Amino acid sequence: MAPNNDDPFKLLIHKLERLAKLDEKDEAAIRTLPFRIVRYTAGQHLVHEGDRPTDCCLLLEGFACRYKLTNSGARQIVSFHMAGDILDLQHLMLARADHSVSTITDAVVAWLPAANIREMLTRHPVINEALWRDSLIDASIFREWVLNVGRRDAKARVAHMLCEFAARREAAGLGSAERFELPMTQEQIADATGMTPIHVNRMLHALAEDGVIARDKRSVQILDWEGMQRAGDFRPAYLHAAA
Amino acid sequence: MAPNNDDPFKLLIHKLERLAKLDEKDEAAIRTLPFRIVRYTAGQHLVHEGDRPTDCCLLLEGFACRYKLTNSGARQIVSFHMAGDILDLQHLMLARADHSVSTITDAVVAWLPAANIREMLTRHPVINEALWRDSLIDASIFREWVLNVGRRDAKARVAHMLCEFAARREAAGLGSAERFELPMTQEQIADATGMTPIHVNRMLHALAEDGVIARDKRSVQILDWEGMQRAGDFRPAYLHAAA
DNA sequence: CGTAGGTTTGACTGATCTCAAGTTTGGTGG
DNA sequence: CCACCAAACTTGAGATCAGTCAAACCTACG
Repeated sequence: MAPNNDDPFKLLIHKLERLAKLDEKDEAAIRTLPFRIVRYTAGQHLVHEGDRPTDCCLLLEGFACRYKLTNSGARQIVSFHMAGDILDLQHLMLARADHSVSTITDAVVAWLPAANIREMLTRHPVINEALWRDSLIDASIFREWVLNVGRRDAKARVAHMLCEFAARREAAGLGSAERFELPMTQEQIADATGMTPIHVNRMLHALAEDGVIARDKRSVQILDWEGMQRAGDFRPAYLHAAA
Repeated sequence: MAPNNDDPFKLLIHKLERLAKLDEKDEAAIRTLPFRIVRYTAGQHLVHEGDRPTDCCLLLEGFACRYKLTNSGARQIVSFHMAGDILDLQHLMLARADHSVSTITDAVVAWLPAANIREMLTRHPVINEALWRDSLIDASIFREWVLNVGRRDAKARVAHMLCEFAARREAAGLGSAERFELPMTQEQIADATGMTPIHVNRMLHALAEDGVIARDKRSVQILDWEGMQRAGDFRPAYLHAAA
């Protein structure tokens, strides 16, 4: 696969353009940010809870997640991320990481110094607006996850997670929502939905039996998008995708 | 109780000063924002999911919550709020409300036109920073709630919710964390923790039997703050209270 | 006082977890 | 190219935490 090294900001700018009206100067400001490209294998940590990060990481390729641990060691994934996402925008403004970030597949990341981004924000109000909006959408997704984990039953939780993944993937321009390869293991789906991997497995089988999805290894085909949305109680408004 | 009408911005400025170094001009800019004071009784709605709000609401007195509903009508409270909190800062930047806001006690609210706030942000970078930081802390709390609801057992969930309420209340200067009056019903605690009110009731009794709290009607006394934090797996770093 | 909303208690049910084996898959080294 | 290994997935059976249903019991307020 071709690394995005030649244009690391392509997907990010694509996303921010949907969030605010960037002009050429704004775009140029983003493109002149200093950065450092690092490649990671699956399962490596980019940020540890408690760190004081000085850089923000922009995911160029692959998939990542953010998670927290209980004192007893149980893990809760709080978000999944894909190419074009900034994984820890909060470190622009918050000193200490309140959660960890790790890759879930092999990945390529561009590290951007937070100080440079902050300085850019003061001179480019439209970028300020776009990034703020991006972080507010992040927060909206967290709220939906509280609802998902708090009030939906197991089958709906898994279905909702799949719907969100498909919808975001498509919105980010990474491929169709009809059929895709899941980057995460069933254990990671379990950690994201507050379940055990065993029950995730059963619910995936149940969704297939219901005829809304077909699976082959990690690849998922959504056979009935209407039915799948119903199964997952998925209404995409919270993604704020429509401007 | 004396309404905060005489200085509606007092608690907000107090909070923002801990988030960024406001100077006198910044403070003056906040104080000259136009506003409209409205009084509400318990259980009234300030924002409905799907609305396109043009104003942001600043809570001056009383308590409020934000919540979402599943299609089947189950409610999940995603946050509790107290005097000094802006309840829907996201409407500065996001057109449609992705959740509802309602009072849980009698309350006084100042409505601030979002356009005026946005205009203020462009001229006062420090306020921009403070409000952004506030919304990032909001997001951090949502992440902790995903963890709470997803990976803690019933007793810990209730204990965590109480710890957070006590800690935020104290940090906001609204009184001691040792003893306080709960503004919310057990049904609302249930909706916040993803439980049934019946089980919330049992867990409150269990915490009292464990000797970490004492209750009398809605008033709660924390007898053993260490033990209570242990019971709730509560580590306050996610509140980002220390600058 | 009567009423409605909130809280408490008990008995039963059930969704999801736990424990325990297998089976499949994908990567690695010979 | 094949054999092996670890990780991921799958399946079954039994246990349990939390939900459901039902009924009192407070208590604040009109």
